[in-house]
Amino acid sequence: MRQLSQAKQAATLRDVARAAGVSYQTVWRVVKGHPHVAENTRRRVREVLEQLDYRPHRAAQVLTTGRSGMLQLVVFKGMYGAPPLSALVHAAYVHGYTMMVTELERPGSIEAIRDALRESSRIVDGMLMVLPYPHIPYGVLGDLCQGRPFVVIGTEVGAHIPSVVIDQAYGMELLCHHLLSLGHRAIAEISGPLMNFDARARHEALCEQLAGAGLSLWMSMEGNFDVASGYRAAKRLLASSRTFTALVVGNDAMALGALRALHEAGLRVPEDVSVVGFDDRPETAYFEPPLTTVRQDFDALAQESVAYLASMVEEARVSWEQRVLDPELVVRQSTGSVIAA
Amino acid sequence: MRQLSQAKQAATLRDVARAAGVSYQTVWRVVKGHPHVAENTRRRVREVLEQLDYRPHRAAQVLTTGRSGMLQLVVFKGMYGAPPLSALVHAAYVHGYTMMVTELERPGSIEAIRDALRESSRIVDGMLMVLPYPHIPYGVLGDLCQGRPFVVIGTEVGAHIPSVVIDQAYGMELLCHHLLSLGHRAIAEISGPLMNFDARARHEALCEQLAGAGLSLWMSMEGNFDVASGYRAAKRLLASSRTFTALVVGNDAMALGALRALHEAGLRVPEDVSVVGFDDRPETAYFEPPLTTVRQDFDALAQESVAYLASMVEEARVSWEQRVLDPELVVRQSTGSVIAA
DNA sequence: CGGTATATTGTGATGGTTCACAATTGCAGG
DNA sequence: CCTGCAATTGTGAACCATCACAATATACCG
Repeated sequence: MRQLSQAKQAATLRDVARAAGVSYQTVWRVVKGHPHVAENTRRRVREVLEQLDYRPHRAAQVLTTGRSGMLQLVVFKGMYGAPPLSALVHAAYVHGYTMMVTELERPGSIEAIRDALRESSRIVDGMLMVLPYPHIPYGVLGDLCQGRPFVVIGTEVGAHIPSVVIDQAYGMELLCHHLLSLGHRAIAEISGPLMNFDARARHEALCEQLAGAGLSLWMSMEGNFDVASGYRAAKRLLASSRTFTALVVGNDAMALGALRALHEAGLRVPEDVSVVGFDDRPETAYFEPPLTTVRQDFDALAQESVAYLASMVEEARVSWEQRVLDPELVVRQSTGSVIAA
Repeated sequence: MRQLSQAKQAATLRDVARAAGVSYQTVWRVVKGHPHVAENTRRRVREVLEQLDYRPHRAAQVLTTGRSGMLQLVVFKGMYGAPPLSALVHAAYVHGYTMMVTELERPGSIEAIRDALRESSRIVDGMLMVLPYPHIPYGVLGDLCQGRPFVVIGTEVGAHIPSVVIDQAYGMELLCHHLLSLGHRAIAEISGPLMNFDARARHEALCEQLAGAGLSLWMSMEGNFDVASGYRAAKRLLASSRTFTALVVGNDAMALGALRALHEAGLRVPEDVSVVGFDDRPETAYFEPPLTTVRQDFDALAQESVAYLASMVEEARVSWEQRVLDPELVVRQSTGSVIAA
């Protein structure tokens, strides 16, 4: 078995300086492309630089400049309804940052967050937090971040903290118009966990829209955003009532579970029941039947969040605001008009 | 609009020392819990520590100790068939490390990887690479990592580098036994991209197993692991032949697409065609019909990879080996016996 | 050729933690 | 009262890049 080869001690500015017969300052100027270096000195230093494969030690740079080029992403394990990690990581990459990801255990006490931020607060330029539950008073967030720039994703609409959210209520409005225009009057719901801001916003918007049409929810079940819970909720729903014509599900994953339960109960979609979801992940178009849903552009959300955070890092005085993105209705084959009873 | 509050200068060892009227060394000993500190000195220092909310500056620690408690994860954008980022990030968390994630553009030239590793090579304790394509000669990998510990995920079975893989051939063997025992003889395939080690291993194992039973592939299409490609491949497959009784699909996502295509063609699963996938993501059990598939335990893969890397970081002399995990057959309702023709 | 301006190069100190070693204190024994 | 020993506390230097400033060298002017 081969062993790890010795880590060859990486070259420092002084090593390069010694080898090139100049001072470390001169080398530094060459590295940074500063003026006031004679052309042939510059050439010689460049050669040595290349030869010794010099690259600056990030830790030392952080120590002197206070900048690391790293952003910290704080998320909770098993969190649905948020942009996928990869979208956020990639957005950071596009903006020239590296993402440090801290994934905490589910419930997410203040202490857990505090520790996560303390650990690294001085080595990251800013933090991105996915906080879809109301467990952190906004007041303490700033303190936790020690005055470093931060942006929150997936929080309450209207929160007065730097944040980027998707307008859930608007998405639900689109969905309701669609269903109502198809003639649906008996509308049931499987919501996401109502502790979750997005889930609650969708639920409340649904109630409000129905009220606006002189209707109210036929029945509502609470799920937890994952497939299995959608399946179970639909089972329970069917056990108590089969008279609804449309089912609004809190996200696509639960909708898949619900479709399965409806199928097992011998109900056809959309002939017997129309089903709609929320999110529009890539698979959604291939469900049985392809699902009518609301697209949340998670890439755009990730881009916008990182762009906002980056601007705070780089420009220092950026105002605290909430940026809102609009979702979009995607009509597929899981919804149809109500057949006259 | 509120502005970012001033970043209050964080306290250093010397600040604490000054406030407590002792030397920084004494404070350091208290912080590190070392002996040789008088009990009441210790108490006083502890108080000041608390009061000034001291916490060590990671960058300075890295500079002196050469350890950062960070691991770097290098992945490529839009890569399927690898453990989800969150599993890897969480595994790192469990082992006491923070994960820095670098997500490179798709094809992944050596230069891109080199740059990613150079950037941060001295600030991370080790690196985890997801390299499912044969674009990097193993010889240069060690060089790229500058002698730092690294572990590769999703590479070739049998590669002589520190790596953790799932035994794809074994998984396919289980699947084939299952299909053959159900009486299938006309078996078609939609493979993953054959550039990908896992996809190729599955494909080759399938051919081999069939050959062992005196059969050969009815037909094979190459997909790219995502839903849409599974749908397209199944369409093409159906256009040229409808006489196969089983369809082996390279992963669950493509299987979903294939199920949809089969359904649109009026074929019933499993009555007309049995379909199997690979991966067993949570949704798979709710497909229409629930999919027979091979479970790859990505959490275990992530755990094992990080554990291996952590042991290299902490013990320095760990042998280079490949650790292999076994997948598991999960039989659901998408497979059935061949009805006598 | 002295003198100033400019280009080029070098020195010293800083950031915060860590470690080896030196200095101080307290107390018992001689 | 002083030596010896341990317990306690302090100093200096190292890690490496950065920046302000000082020190040369070269060019140009009168």
